[in-house]
Amino acid sequence: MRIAEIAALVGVTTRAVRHYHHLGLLPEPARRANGYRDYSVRDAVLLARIRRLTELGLALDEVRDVIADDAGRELTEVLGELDADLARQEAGIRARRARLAELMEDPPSAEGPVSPALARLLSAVPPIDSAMGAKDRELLVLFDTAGGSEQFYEALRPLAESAELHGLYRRLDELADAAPDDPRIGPLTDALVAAIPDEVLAAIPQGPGQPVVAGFGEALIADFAPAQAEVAQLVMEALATKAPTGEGEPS
Amino acid sequence: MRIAEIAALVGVTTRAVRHYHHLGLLPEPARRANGYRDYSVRDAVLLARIRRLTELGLALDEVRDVIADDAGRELTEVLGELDADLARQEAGIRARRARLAELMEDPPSAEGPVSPALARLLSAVPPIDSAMGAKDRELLVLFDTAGGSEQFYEALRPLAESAELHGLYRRLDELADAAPDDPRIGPLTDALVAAIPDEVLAAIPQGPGQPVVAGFGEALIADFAPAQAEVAQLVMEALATKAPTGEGEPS
DNA sequence: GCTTGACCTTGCCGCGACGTCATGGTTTGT
DNA sequence: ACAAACCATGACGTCGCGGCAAGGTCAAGC
Repeated sequence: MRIAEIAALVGVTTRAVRHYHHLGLLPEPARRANGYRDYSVRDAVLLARIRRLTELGLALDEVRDVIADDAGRELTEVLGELDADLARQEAGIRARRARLAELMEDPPSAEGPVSPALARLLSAVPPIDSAMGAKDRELLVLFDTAGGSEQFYEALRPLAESAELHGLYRRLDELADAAPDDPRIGPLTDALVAAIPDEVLAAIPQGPGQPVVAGFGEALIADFAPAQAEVAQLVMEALATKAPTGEGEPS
Repeated sequence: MRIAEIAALVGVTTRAVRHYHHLGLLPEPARRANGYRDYSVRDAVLLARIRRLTELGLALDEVRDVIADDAGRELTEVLGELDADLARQEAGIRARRARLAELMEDPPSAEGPVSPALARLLSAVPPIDSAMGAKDRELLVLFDTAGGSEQFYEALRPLAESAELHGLYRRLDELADAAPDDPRIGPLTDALVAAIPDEVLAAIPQGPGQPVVAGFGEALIADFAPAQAEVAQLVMEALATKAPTGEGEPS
């Protein structure tokens, strides 16, 4: 047989056959006068063995091991590992499909897929008509990607729905072009600190050894306009003294 | 933030971040005076989006498509395809796990894993004490790899168990060193043809357009000693006239 | 001031199981 | 005689980074 014939007989491509030759899995057969490989039935049997093993999902070097020491012991051993590996893959796929199903239920937000817990919070509170509010949503999504916390979202919900906070956000918006010593900064800081109840502070996650990520605070400040950065700084300091565990929160 | 910081914040490696830059998924941020990349919170939000999408199993160019046209339509579409793809993978894995379970039940033969139907036949008929018998088993395994046929195995079973056939195989063995005009060829051919019942002929699969694979017959003949090849040739011719659909069979 | 160690930069090879040219010789059929 | 269909070798592409090389930079401790 020529290479296309044995390949068709066993059900693989000619490229695969040559690949097996290259790896030494299948011995090179005798050549005809013109240089063509000339396969025997024995070669077909060997090739078929390789195909059955690869179809089970064995890697080619595992196939090599199995056909090398022809005891059946190695085979069952490899098959055991393989089954465990497939079980893990199956579990992974099922988990992702479950997440997909959750996402497809209600249309994903423009931010892309987030955890269902955060999705509930975001859909319960329609986009606040505020630049700071939009930034806040982004930060929540970021926080969600880095782990998230369902309890925190629950604690945040009444706060997010309060008309008072919406008003404070609009006052923050007005500071977009203000100087860092604007007289509105002091009162607004006090109002913000007062508006955040203790339950929210208590629900902030953050283990003791994990005070956000290094550099994040600076980047957060740099993201604000000067006067807004000032407010954020003051609010965080005030909250830190109010609750000793606190270090900052996504808003 | 520097690259290690944003990577830690979002939960990816610095290598991945640079990779996304290279692919254009994430815009290159401004550089500090020393050449270090300087990331903002906005970059973290973008990076987090990428991470969420890749964790769902999206390929990176699909991620690029999704974040490019920011309408949510493309996303749900890609998610649909992805779910279908995952469903296929899951089915494939389950099928392979099922085959693995079958194989692990009774220890696999030395030939490696074969279909359960053939495994039943082979284990019901312990290895025939004959060189031709061993070759026959190889051919059956080969046939099994190329599709197999449960009905054929069933039809073959009584034949494989018959003491008469075992005797004939030993007579074939004796022709290993005989000349192609040995006087034992004629009677042995007749006996073989007579020993194969019509049910076996009827069970030979092979659709009309698929007369084995080109070149296989020649390779099969070449695999035998001269006198044995002669017998095989004659038997196949006789069977072809006996049943018009027949063209050859694994023995 | 010097070293140490932990960062940062660009760039290229490796992985796994082949698919896909590219380039050229051989055989077969009309 | 020429096209179609084989065969050969060899090299690059896939996908999502990991790992390494060969440096430059920076903060801290001696």
